[in-house]
Parts: sequence; structure tokens; C-alpha cells
Amino acid sequence: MTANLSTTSYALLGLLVFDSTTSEQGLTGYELKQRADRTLRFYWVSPATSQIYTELDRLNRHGYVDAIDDTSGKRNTRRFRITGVGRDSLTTWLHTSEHDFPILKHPIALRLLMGSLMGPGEVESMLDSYVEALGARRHELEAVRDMLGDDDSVAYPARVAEWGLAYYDSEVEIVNKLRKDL
Amino acid sequence: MTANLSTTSYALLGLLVFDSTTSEQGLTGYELKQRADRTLRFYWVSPATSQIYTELDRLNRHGYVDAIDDTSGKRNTRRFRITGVGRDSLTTWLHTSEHDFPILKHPIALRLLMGSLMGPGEVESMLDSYVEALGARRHELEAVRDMLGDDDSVAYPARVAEWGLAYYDSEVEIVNKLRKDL
DNA sequence: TGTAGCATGTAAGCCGTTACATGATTGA
DNA sequence: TCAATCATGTAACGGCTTACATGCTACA
Repeated sequence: MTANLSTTSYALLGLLVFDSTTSEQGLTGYELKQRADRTLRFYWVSPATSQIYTELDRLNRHGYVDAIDDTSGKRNTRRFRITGVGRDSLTTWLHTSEHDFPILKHPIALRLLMGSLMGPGEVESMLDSYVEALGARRHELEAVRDMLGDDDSVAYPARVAEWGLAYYDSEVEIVNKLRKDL
Repeated sequence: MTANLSTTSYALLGLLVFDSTTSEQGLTGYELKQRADRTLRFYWVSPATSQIYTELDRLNRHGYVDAIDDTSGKRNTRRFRITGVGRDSLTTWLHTSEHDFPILKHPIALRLLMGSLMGPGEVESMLDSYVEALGARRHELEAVRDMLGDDDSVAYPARVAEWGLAYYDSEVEIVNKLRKDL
């Protein structure tokens, strides 16, 4: 009877597990969206805010998270905490679900495929601006990596961030070489 | 009044442009799906067969492709050819649409993020089987690269395939290093 | 006073998938 | 004759986005 949740649901559940190890009160939907923007975005997706609330409600219906009305602050809000059941479900998912191959949606490579329909100058400027965008992304991810620090408790997230950085570096190298080969 | 088509639509239109330079009769939906499996899959997506026909009908409604009933063979089928209007639309799209940053949906990285919920042995075997899957993928893409040959007319597709190969190689390297660091 | 950020949602709709249905041809 | 491949679709539905609505708080 294990519920059939989407990968995105489990990803959010994962963020809530991490929160539960460092804090007591849980996260608001708004805060969860921010965490997703900082981490999930690089390896998965950062769902729209509206989607976050939808998933949170779904997780709540399954008993995977508790929703606690927080009226202590100036503003009323709901805080979400993962439950024991939720943690079990996440662990089960990690153990049993298929390890799908990554999906890459690469508009730049797609356009390059049709490079003969673009001018050579246009192709080059496309690649240049992609390298620039990679630099910006790398910068953002580097900030995330630095924020994590070197504590053992975040060893895995740190390794994943480094993976992302290495990927961006390799991509820059590949594209620069490609530019020369054209 | 430029129609608002999805990137996938334009990607398929791109396949039809390539076909038009090498052949006269056009492609059937079935053949188009095969081409997508061989090329688009690696950098974008290969839409389901049903989706191919849906897109083909849409492109036809816009006048971007001609649908020709082919009763010459043993089997009746419809062949699709890109029109001048379609070619213009594709070129315009290449010139004007936004160069979105690639989207990576990486279940392995996502799981690694929660590595502390898995056993260390399980993490390692996950990474091992990912490296294996990368090898298989690389093999498939290599066949595509080889099939293309070194003709100038396919210089761009060839470069894109090489990009993909370099990416897979880099990914293997990164993961192997990661495994040691754990 | 007004803009930015906090906080939570609903509604509509697109893109794409899986499941299913149909039927013809090729070759073992 | 039976499975595989060719060939074309429809139906249902899931996941996710954009657009929109609401209202409060902090601060310049």
C-alpha cells in the first residue's frame, strides 16, 4: 500500500528530513520553496510555489508530514514537519525505486544540431553566452557549496554540490573546445 | 502571428529539415519517432509515438509540413515534408527564441543528496550501476556518431554527438572520483 | 505612501505519458 | 501460424506552469 508519489514529492520530503535534523519547528511552504531553489534546482527541478503547497497537502493526506498552525509569530502560517511514517516511506523509496537515467533537456545542444540554419557568427555567440550562463550558475552553486561547510552531517549534500561544480567546469571546457573545432 | 509551438515541435521540425536535404518523399510518423530516438533523445526528449502524430497534425495545421498520402508501397501511410513556411518558421525560432539554460533531472544526484538515509554500500552500488549505465549510453551515442560520418553536411550533428560523448566521459570521471572521496 | 517580501492558495491549461485499440505485412 | 515490426491513432490522466487573487508586514 506504499503510496505512489512522484519523485518531486520525495525530493521535498528529503528537504523536510534534513530540516528535522537541525530544527524543531518545521518549514513553511514558502521556506520549502526557498530550499528547493537553493538545492533541488540544480539536480532536479524547483517546483512552482503553488506546486509546493499542493505537494505538501498531498504528503499531509498520506500522513508523511504534520501541518502545525503557527500563530506565535506576527503572521499566521503553517509549518510542516516530516513524520516517522514519512521518514520510513522515504527510506523505502530510496531502497526500492528504479534508478532512472538522468534526463537532459539541452536547448543549446538542440540548436547546435541545426547550426547550418544559423549563421556561423550566431552559433558562436550562442555558445559564448552559454559559457557565460554556466559561469553565473557555477557561481550560485559555489555559494551553496560554501554555505554547507565541511561538517560530516552534510557530507553528502556537499559531495553533490561538488559534483555539480565539476559538471559545470567540464561543460565549459567541452564548449570551448567545440568552438575551436567549428 | 508566429505560432507558439513548443520546443519539441521545433525539434521535430528540425529533423524534417534534415530529411528534406537528403530525400524527397518525407518521413512517416513512425520513421520520425525512430530518428528522434536516435538523436533528440540524448539532448532533449524522444516524445511518445502518440505525441509525434499529435505534433505532426499540429505542424500540418500551421502549414509547416505537408502530409502526402503514400499509396505507392504495400502499405498505406502518410509522409510528412517540411514546407517553405515551416523552414522559415524554424529559422525565425532559432534567431529569436530565448536560449534557456539546460534542465537536468538527475535522480542519482538527488538520491545521493539523501545518502545518509541509505547504507554506504548501497550508495556505492548505486554509483557503480550508474557508471555502468553511462557506459551503455555512451555506446549507443557512439554508434550514432559513427553513423554520421565526417561529411561537412552533418558537421553540426557530429559535433553535438561528440559533445554528448565528452559529457558522458566527464560524468564517469566525476563519479569515480566521488566514490573515492566518500 | 508605496514597494518589496512573506505567505497561501485556486483555476486554467499545456505538455507529455501510459494504456489501449486496430489492422496490415514480413519472416521464422 | 505466430511473433515482430510497421503504422496510426484515441482516451485518460499526471505533473507542472502561468496567471491570478488575497492580504499582511517591513522599510525606505
